[in-house]
Amino acid sequence: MRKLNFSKKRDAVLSVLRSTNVHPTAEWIYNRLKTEYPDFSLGTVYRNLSLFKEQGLVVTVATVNGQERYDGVVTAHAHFVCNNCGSIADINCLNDSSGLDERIERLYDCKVDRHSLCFYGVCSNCKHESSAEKAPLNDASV
Amino acid sequence: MRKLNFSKKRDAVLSVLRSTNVHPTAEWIYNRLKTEYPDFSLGTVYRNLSLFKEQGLVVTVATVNGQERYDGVVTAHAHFVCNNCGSIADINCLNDSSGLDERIERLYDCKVDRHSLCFYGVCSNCKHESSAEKAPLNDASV
DNA sequence: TACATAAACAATTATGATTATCGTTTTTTG
DNA sequence: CAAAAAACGATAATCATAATTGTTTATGTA
Repeated sequence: MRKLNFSKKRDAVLSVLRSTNVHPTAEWIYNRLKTEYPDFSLGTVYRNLSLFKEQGLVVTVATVNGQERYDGVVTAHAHFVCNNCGSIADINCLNDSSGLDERIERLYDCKVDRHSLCFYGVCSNCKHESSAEKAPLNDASV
Repeated sequence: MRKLNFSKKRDAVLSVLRSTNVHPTAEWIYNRLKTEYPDFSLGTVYRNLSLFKEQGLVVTVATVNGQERYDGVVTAHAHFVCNNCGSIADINCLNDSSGLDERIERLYDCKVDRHSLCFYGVCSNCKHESSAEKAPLNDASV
């Protein structure tokens, strides 16, 4: 596996991703950085996210409304995706999945690198909004 | 929720999906059907899959190499995605996820519609191939 | 520090899956 | 069967992501 060189912008992509828990899209990261670095390219975000993923520094959580969502926290944990506003929350309370990968490996004679556990539904916020206010997915909700 | 009318081709899409366990792409279904119905449109496959999904007759499993993969079996079960050949297998041996959705609902004050559990790794077939033979993803492996 | 090499960059273009449009055909309903 | 509604094929549009290109920036060595 290739070793990545240092670059200010590359670091910035990883920093932004690590500084948030919204599990953003590539575009969201781009928008955050183009204010700081006026010459920033969306391609740079995609390129580096995909390199980071290759290196195991970043993980993809789910595709929501056709856009990939990224997470800078690579320790195993589950996620909750709100079908209404598109927000993604971490689920850290499930520690009973230990040994699951090994069990699958034994039963199916395969090699398991990881698993993804994702719950889909309506988040607490949206649940308590009046249904008339249910906002369509937008940038704000990432 | 809208009730769907009958149409021969609509039925064919669902039948093809239900008759296989490869968790195909829309294109795969299209290729199967255009031999039987020479005038078949890929748009019809997409249109109906998305209607079926809306009706709960079909479920999307994962996006592999940029293509959505569909399943006609809607009872809760997990999947294994091979990162090498792109094949998807059913994992039916995990019955310990019962009550999981309710647990999340209580802990996070949300509404859980479903959850998706997906293992990623190298399938038994690919594991036993010599590494030189590791085929890139192609149509055949869908 | 200066040079050579490799990697990273912005900008642009290309790709390719999915969705929308629209005029025609099929299905439903009465 | 006729009118209305829905589904269709063909095609064009969208839009997220990937690849390309020429330039700039890091890195390693002398």
